Amino acid sequence: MSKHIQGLNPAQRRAVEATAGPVLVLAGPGSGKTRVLTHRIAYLINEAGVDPFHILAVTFTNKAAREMKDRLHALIGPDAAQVLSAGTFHSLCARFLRKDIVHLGRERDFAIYDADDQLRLMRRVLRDLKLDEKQHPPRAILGQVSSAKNELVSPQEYARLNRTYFGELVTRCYERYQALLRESNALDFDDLLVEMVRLFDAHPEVLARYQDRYTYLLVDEYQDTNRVQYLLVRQLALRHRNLFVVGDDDQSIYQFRGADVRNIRSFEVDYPEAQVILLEQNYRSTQAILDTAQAIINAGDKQRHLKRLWTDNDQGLDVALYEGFDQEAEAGFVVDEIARLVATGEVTPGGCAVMYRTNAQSRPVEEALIRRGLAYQIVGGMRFYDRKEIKDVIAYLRLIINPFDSVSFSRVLNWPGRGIGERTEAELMRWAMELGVPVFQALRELETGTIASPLNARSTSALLGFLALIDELSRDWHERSLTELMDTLLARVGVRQVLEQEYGAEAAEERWRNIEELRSVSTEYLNLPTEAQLPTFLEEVALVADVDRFDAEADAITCITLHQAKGLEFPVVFLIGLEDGLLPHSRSLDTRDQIEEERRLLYVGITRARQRLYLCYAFKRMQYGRSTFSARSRFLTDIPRELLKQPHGHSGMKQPAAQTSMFTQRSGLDRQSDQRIARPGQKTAPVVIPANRSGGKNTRTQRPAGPTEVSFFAGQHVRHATFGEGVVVSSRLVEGDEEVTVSFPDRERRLLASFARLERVSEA
DNA sequence: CTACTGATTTTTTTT
DNA sequence: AAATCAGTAG
Repeated sequence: MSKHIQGLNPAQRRAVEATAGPVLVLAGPGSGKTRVLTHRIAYLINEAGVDPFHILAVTFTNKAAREMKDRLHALIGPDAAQVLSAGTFHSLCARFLRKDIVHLGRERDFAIYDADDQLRLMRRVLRDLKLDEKQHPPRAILGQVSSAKNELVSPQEYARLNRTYFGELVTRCYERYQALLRESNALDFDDLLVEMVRLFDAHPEVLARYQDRYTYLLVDEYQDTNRVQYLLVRQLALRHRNLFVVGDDDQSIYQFRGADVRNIRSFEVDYPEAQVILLEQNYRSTQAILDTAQAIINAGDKQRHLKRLWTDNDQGLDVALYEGFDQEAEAGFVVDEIARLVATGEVTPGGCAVMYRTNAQSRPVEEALIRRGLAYQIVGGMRFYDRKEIKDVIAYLRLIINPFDSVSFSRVLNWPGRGIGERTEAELMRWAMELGVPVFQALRELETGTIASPLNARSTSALLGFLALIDELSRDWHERSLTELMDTLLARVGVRQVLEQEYGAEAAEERWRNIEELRSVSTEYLNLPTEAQLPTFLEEVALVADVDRFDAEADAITCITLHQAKGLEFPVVFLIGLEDGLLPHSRSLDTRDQIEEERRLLYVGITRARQRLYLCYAFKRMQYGRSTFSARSRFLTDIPRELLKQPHGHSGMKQPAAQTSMFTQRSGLDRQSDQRIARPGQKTAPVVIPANRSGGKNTRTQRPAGPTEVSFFAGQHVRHATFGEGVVVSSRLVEGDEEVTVSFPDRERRLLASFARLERVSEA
């Protein structure tokens, strides 16, 4: 038996060895689809005699592409793996366009605008069109423009389809936005795909070249493709029809950004001769986990491709359900539990993952992990390349190869401060508009001095200073190495000093370390020809996702959003924040489709777990600095109670709500009153006032779990910023905090000491 | 033009 | 709680 099919089940083998032509693989979670994809490639090369040069594999993340190539080293040899093309839609298109965008009459060294750049550009659009940002949020308009582009709808078509006031407005913004992108010689994320499709449409000879190069096309996570990606796949595959797509409509979680699950559901219509292969055996999870997952997904939408998942694995442990008093208790539970499992040797930290709906939820977990001294990595939140100082330096680098990049231009025009304020910049832009040239061109005119400018001498000299700097940095960049360019830039701009001046010596230190890390990344490009180093570097900076930086080898606990967790697996998984309003998220309750997507998100989370799964939620949660109370996620109701068990050795709540039966649905209001009523007898204990409870600034990492003794006692006079002066009636400890009951002039109130900033007036 | 301060708003998820 | 914004003093 050849090594590509070793250890594969019959269905997997059929997929791997499928004959040429369209193939749809409907693969449940944990069914080994990544393996199938990889082995299919190996099979094509080793058995079907396909030259790796002719294979194109599209993955969902760059990391997945890298891993696939690594695995292929063993199967087809490093040289063949090197030749193979693999990457995300975006990175592949960027690479193709770099080569062929000239056919659209555009220059090759285009900039790639990420979400932040897009927003800045849209803000400028609104300013240019004299629209009020407050009244017309740039984000909303950008969202419209982005979905229009993903549907391949031009501004003209958009106008036709949206004959409303808002539609009219968006159309004007859309047009101006595209004009500015063009003027900046930039493509935004959506454009990378749109322009590719347009190029193939307008130039069949170019398309034919790609079709003949890539005779075998493989696409992973096909359920998450949007309209443009669908068209792109069709364009490329239509000639040879060797299209192999893998996906699972139950794991479709990106409809919010335009993914169209119909792409996978109608594959057999698009390609009638397609072979369809179902992968239904799950190799990843215990029976208990799989049952839980099935319960969730089966309770949802019935429109899906039906799969009957099964596993040979053991029943395993019951899925644990945990209710915490608040997010700190929840995080504490998670961390205690991990520590316990690690201590018993059942799992290493690297085998544990904490998953949540929103990035903000990582905070309490991170704090608890720090307190415990456990190694962890947080995937997501702020991207490394999104840090301000990094983006600023990158903006200079972008200007070196493309001075027309107006977003980068505005970004560093006055960074570091060189006396070019808002007014001067606006004046320069107005003048550029008047002349009908890009802003950078206007600056050039200012230098030449042939056209009278409206700028005063002071501004003019500041602007020319900036121009001279850019010219100096860009000189001979083709011949200079990336590291050299960066060093000159850092020295010439005086980045380190600028940071010190901006943030103070201490905070500047950390930011400077980030810059140093950026510099060290740049050394990875030195083996390329000098003229390719900077463009390649910038392209990767724009396109690497967070999950691309996730290190599966590090023996550290992984904290990750449910979205980013797709495609990963861990022996032990904690899903936290399973509350209505968080999952399903309050912003996704408008339509049934949205709620169903939230359900699938939970399904994805559950199916990441191999051995142990914990479902956690909190009774009380801090949001926007206020306490909110919410009911546990409605999806939990769909899990038969016999599948769930409360974790051993942890009485979930020390608070009254612990008395709440695990399976009785209660409203948030009920719970609130619970807390009011069930108060233990009021104690007036003598106190030792702890070191410093209020107003301490270092509350993030050093602080112990909470006060261990009360610091207020009956009879004490205190002052509250809003309620005025009052007398303490009683004080007691509640989970991680101190609850003080104070009699104010109007009435008695109960306050949390960590919050209320009570000032002691006298010690009674 | 810059720097500070008080007010307002914010969190959904991301290639 | 944190970040961004608007307004004002220097």
